[in-house]
Amino acid sequence: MVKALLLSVDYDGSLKKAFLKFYNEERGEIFKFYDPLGHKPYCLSDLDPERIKGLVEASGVNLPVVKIKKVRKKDLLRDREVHMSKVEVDDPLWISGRKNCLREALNSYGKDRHAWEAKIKYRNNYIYDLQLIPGEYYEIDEKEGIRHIDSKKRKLEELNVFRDEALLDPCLHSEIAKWLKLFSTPIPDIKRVSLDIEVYSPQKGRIPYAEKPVYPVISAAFVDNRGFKEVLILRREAVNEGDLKKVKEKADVRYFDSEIEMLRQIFVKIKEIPVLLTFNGDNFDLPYLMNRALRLGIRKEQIPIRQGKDWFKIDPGVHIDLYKFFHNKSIQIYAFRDAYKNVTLDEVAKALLKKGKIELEEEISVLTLEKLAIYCLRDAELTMELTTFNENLVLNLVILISKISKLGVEDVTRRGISAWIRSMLDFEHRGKGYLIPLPEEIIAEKGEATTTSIIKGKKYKGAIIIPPEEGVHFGITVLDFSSLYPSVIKSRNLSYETINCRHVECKRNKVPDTPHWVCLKRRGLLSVIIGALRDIRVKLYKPRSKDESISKKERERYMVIQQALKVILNASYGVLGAENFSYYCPPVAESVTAIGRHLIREVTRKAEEMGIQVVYGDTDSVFLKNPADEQIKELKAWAEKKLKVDMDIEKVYRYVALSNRKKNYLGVYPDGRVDIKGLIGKKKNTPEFIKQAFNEMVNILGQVKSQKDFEDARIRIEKIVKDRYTALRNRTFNLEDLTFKVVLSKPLDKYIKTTPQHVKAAKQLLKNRRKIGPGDTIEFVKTRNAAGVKPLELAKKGEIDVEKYIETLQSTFQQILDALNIDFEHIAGITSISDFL
DNA sequence: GCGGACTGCTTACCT
DNA sequence: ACAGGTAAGCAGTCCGCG
Repeated sequence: MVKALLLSVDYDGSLKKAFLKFYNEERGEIFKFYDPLGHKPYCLSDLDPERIKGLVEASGVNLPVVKIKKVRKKDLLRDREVHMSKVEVDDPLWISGRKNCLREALNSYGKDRHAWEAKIKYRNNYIYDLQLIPGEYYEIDEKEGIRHIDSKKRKLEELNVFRDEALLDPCLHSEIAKWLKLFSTPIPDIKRVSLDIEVYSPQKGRIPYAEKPVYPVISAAFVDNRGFKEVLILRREAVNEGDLKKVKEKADVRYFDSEIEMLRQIFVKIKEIPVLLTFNGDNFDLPYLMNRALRLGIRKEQIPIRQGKDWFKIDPGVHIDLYKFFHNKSIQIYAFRDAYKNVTLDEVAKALLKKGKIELEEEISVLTLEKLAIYCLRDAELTMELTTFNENLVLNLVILISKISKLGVEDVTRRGISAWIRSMLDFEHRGKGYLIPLPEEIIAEKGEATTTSIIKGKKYKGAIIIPPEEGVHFGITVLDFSSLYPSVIKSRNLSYETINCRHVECKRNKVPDTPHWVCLKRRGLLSVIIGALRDIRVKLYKPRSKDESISKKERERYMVIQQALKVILNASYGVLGAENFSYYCPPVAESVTAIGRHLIREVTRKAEEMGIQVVYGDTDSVFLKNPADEQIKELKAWAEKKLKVDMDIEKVYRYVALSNRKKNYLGVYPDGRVDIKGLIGKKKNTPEFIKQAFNEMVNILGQVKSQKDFEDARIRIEKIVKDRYTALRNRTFNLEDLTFKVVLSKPLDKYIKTTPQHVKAAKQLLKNRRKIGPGDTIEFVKTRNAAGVKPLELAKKGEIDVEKYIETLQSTFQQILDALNIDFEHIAGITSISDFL
């Protein structure tokens, strides 16, 4: 009997069996456990067995149907029991994807769909049927099979911690208890190894191509999370060794004269790795190693790397490509607060580890072996540290998201938030015996959106903004609805089956601002799940992550769980409005925003009725001017009672400067820190020259304590503007400081309708330089030539179009000057722009 | 042929 | 392949103008 952590499930095509990958903590190893139950791939159909057999025969191929069984399911959309045929086949590919597959055969009958649950990957189907939870511990016995370890003692402790929480919604108790059990099991410091390779390239700036591995692998570095580091280096005639002692101080070093031998040693290593970490290993390191080895005549069986459909796999371990994970928008924004903009190892590492790649002055191919080794090692070190920093934050997030989504760790790290949430819901449906609805059924039953968006091309109306009251406002308290949209989904019972339900008596339960209504008879599935997760985050883990009375270690644990929940919850509304989401339900999505609009309007109305001025608000927040503590208390209590949602003080400002622009303000905290939202001076693409001036202004504004301090501040700000203005006029600036940095969002030839300035600059670069593509940041300055721009590296100081920069300076400052009631053009000594024309 | 008013495109931001 | 709303700057178009 072994105790081990489930990391993922996969399918073995040659054995035609599902298998589980377990991590044995004591041995630091992965082992595989093959399905002992004879579980088969299947899908469901509303047709009877005889008809199905007929359709299969008619499909003309030898579809290996194993068995057809009758099963009962609950159809939530129609609120009734249904009898379905469960059609088992021999191989997952025959369910869906292949030509003449079972799904096609079933759907060929008549006009309606007849195949259900046919688009679920077999590895996930297996997880759902057995209700397995990746990230949890299991007892594995070769004879008795696997058993989820319900470590009752620990779990009871966790539940006891929360026992007295009267705050939790009693309707959700059992759902909450279920999730708490998952979150309470500890996550081990899984042994893992990072890998990075370097490949020779004869041309400058040319990146080797994994599909055509014509050049040798010249080094590889392995770093594990137990302190072991190793570099493998290929000796080459034309290259100096350098001082290799310096490398030996940092890692074990192994030299090879034969590349084949080096590759073999790399493979020996990979075979022992439980969890392999790479940065872009799916697109480069692993395919290159595999293809290069094949090209050099190493036999396929000796290479522990396989190209899967969704990723490059290793055997028997698990491969996590961190590039994919950090690329995930939800992770980028909600877990790491947009700390990195471009997903490169250098930028992500600098943002999260405060340490980047080694800067090279020469090409990789001409580095001394010493420098090459150190460079390669650093990449592997960074890759490892991205999972170890902050008490294994990233690894813990991955495991927690696995537990929530029920996807294996390879899927979690490679798929987006909608796949996570879909999987979570599929698992719940399967576990409760509910039929997983087809997307077209949901639309047919519930309809499309009915509201009109403000932005052209969007599907429905979104949030509203309380127009800002222009000026400076002292004593601002920002009150917000905590987790507004998840709260709405919870408190209004929203779910795909409860919106516009079939019961006549529910039609009175209207959603404001829409023609929709919500079921009063049944509790919505999404509402329960999202509601439970919301309560767990808002009521339990978030407050505890800040509770000074418990140990730092415990706080960290609460923090990572609440962060994982935040990622899921923040997207839970969005996916319902995303066409490609398998539970896409526009009426639910637009009901969420409609109720949100209703709530912010109501709370604004109530505040004003109480005599509190609301100077601004956006989606889920209201900026209250000089509210008394008692008033805040009263407003919160009112919201809870009347609106059935929680409100909290999000922040308090000494003062806020508002222009008439929405999503655009500056707030100063009591301690002098400054909060800047949406202002040009904060944007990444703004030239340093402007940003520096803006930051000087921000520093001054941070020191303002009262209305009368503004007089002095005004004078100092005017001086900043004047100085910058003069510098521009006199051309006393660094060219680099005038650079606009704009990211290309698509290939250059895809800009068809217009040619924006950064594209113009990029095209100039193209003429005498290498490839430029999506994701590249284009650096350009505004010049007086016909194009109006030049790439930084081709421009000269004399070509700068000073007027353009004065305009940028003006708009940057005007955003704040508006609030202070100063006009840029009236700042003494500056003549109006138009006078120059 | 030119310029102002307008719309649309693009990027970066906010919730 | 989560959503909609906003600011800003520029590109491109239309229309009026003897």
